[in-house]
Amino acid sequence: MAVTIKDIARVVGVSPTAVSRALNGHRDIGEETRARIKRVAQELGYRRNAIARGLVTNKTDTIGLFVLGRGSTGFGDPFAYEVILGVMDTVSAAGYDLVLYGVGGAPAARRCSGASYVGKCKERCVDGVIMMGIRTDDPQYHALGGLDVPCVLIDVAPPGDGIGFVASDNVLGAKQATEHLVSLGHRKIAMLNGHAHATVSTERLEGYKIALMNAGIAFDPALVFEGDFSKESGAQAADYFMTLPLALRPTGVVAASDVMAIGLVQMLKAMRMRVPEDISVVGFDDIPSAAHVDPPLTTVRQARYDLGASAARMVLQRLEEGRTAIAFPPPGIRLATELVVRRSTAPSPAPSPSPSPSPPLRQARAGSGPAVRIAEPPGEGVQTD
Amino acid sequence: MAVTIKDIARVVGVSPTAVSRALNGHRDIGEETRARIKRVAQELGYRRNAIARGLVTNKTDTIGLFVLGRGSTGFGDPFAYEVILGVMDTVSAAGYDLVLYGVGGAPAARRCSGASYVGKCKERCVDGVIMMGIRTDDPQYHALGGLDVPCVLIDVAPPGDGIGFVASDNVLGAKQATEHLVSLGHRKIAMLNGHAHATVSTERLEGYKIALMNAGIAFDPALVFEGDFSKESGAQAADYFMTLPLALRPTGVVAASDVMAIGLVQMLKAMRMRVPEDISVVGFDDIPSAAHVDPPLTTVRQARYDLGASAARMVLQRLEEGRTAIAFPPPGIRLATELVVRRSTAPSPAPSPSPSPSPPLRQARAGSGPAVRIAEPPGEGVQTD
DNA sequence: CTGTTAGCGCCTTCAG
DNA sequence: CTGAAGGCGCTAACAG
Repeated sequence: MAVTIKDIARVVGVSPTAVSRALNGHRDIGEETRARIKRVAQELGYRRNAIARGLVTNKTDTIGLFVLGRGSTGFGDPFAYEVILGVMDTVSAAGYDLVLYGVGGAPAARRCSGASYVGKCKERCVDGVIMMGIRTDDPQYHALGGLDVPCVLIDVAPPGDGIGFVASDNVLGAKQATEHLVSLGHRKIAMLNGHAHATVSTERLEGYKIALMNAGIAFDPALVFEGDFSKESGAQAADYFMTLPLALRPTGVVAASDVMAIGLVQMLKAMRMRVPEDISVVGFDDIPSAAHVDPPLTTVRQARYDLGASAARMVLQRLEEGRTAIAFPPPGIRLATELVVRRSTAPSPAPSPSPSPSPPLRQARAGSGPAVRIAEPPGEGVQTD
Repeated sequence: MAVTIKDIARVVGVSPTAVSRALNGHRDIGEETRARIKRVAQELGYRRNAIARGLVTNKTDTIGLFVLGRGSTGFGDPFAYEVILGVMDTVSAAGYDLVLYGVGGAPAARRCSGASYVGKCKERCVDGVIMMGIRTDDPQYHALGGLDVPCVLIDVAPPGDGIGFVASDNVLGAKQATEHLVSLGHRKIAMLNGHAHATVSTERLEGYKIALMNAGIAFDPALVFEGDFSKESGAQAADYFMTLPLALRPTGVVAASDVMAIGLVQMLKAMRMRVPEDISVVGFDDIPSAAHVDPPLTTVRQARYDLGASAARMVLQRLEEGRTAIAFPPPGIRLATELVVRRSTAPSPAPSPSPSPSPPLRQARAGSGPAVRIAEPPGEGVQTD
């Protein structure tokens, strides 16, 4: 079978212990012996057995990444991949391997994933865990505290103390989106939110409310439609909004995901509404397709890759701290969002009831702070690498 | 630390062996004892240690998936994710875990990945390997034969006998694309191919040639531009094609990837060419954005998810066979492609030199065989789950 | 049916 | 500087 340190020991004429020491860079071994050992190891094509090593060191150099709720929690296909890449690059740069756990796919897979998340982690002895897309009403959500390795959630508030999180600044993002519409003169601004069991939904609703309040617009629950991050729910929202009494009917919609926004726009167009002339729509995420739909979607960009990279760094850092036991790490990190103005938003068709004159046309920049980007050159949005 | 079978053994009052047997469903254990053991295991929150188990069984229930050459071999971001999902679902349905190895990302990650692919696999003791995106000029390509576990390549011809592969029927795909243009009356049809070190490039070129030959059109090497699957290379191709002498200049282009096709179209438009009126473009892959670009891209769809699922099934099957040693598995699988006709293709502007009358307009179906799909309802192309 | 013995490949004591 | 002993958690032979 595979070459072991014993084989090397035999060839070189030393003990396996010596080989182990030489190969692991311990200093208590003669330079010459080490050199010989290394050479032989090379010649024999030795590869250390990570399994055996893990058994004794109780460390597998492995990080587990759960990609949960595909297609239903905002982590649908267009979103997850870049997050995974961020995790993968960071983790592998630190010498760790990534074990990918997916749940929510094919029925067969789902059946098999009956084992609990923490159970899977413990069995595999991963050194750390990153979870994306877990719902707060997931029965296992609260079990996460039972994990005895570092754990970081992405875009979800942690259920307990020991657990970290990385998320976009969703309050800011929704605020940016809403303020953008306000700046365009919209007063009847609806929200197409995700389901209540995603933390991001709560946060984005809050940002929406804050922006409304700042603009002196009363919050109206009837203008909030709860979708489920799917395109279909976006279409349903169009039905809902457009059958509202005319006095209530929104002229602008803030959506909690691009996918829902796209569904909304498509249905709106099918209903012969013009976007953005009759109604403006802002998305969330800036998925690749956002730049290509008709009209190109104004949206709130999330730093997807960084979301993954930050989560990985946080897990790694906690791992390090576990060894050196320095200080308490920050419980969480918020990543800034960026409003990307494209062409799905325009000045409100109805003159705003305020005494101010007709809304200014080139005021797209009026939003909040610097994180605003106007349109993009042709060729934006398709990721080529 | 964690509960072990010893702990259970002590509590129940049996030997660790008995516990092992009970928990692994061996039949040589009393029903009653087994029940007690299982109950205690449950109560103690026992989770078997996959590491220790793997050490002795020499099986880790783990499949390694390499995602190579991100953004340069056709497996750029828009493509890889679904393949990964296919692998993940299949593998996890069979009770395996997936270790994801990425190479070609951040420089740091690349540095760390100095370890050879086979080396990584051997260290981790994965039971099987799937590789996507490896280039045939990768120095490690030929080393793959040294792997002592089942290995399946995706979209790449295997370097040796023991290695399997799964790929789209690229010859067919390119043939479909080319025939589509032929059926629209085009005679000067160019090919925007990927680099020569991807097997798919060779294959797609062949399909293109075959279709040309079938149509009685002479193959002209000057009409083949070798890109690298990037959008930039698509733009370069536009430059190249449009500076060709007028007599040569193509009225239709078959691209080996959607990303390149999009780059091509964008540059073409920047040069004031109209697509499809002045020039038709067919892509390859059918990435989500393909349906949303302007004009929506006619393209050859690949069954991305199935690519991954099939590869996983093949590895799993070989694993099974290794145990039962039945017959030789098929060395490879080809997945059918499907032409998706959207609006980036139209009848040739120049009347074809053949004696036949002006090209028929509604002959989109004329391609090859049944795998042709005309356009799509609004709402195609954004994957929501 | 159950327990004992042995060892997977490696690393960490502890002696020399 | 080096070797011998012991054990990580588990399972696969063998005995009983």
